[in-house]
Amino acid sequence: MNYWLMKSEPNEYSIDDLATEAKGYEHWDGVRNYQARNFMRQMKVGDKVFFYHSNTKVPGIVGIAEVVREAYPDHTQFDPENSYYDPKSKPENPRWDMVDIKFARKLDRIIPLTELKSRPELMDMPLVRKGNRLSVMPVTPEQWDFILSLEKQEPQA
DNA sequence: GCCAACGTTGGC
DNA sequence: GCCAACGTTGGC
Repeated sequence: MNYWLMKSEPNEYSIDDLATEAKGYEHWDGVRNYQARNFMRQMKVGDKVFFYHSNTKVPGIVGIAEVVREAYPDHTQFDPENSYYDPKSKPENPRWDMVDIKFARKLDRIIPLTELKSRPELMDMPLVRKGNRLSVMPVTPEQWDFILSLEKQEPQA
């Protein structure tokens, strides 16, 4: 099993939206970056995902999700009405994929980006590097466990 | 194949 | 709202 981190703007789609999905899961559409897409293609059913809120007052990790369906074509790329429409992508050779994830749980507290940045144990995460814009990235088991250990601690930094 | 221009991400 | 950093596009 592998670990990942996925970013979402909470005003677009938040951990609470995922938690209240009537069908119990949601497809992760809209990824339009090759590096992020390639990471999604490596995801397996059962992989765990940190749900990260970006572009918000306190950006940080807010919860955990689980992969329930592996990469398949993102339908929004073929829809001219959709803001994620990609006219260069052809149905016979789709450019963009998505996965399905289901809600696992929220963390007991938000672990803010500022706190993640303050931890030398996490300095290799793309997330904390300056100018990083990658919206889907791998997390090592060590990083995963360390971040979960922060959940039980008092906020720092 | 280079690289300037442009659009987007996302923290602050 | 600002703007640095980055990825993509397209002219040459």
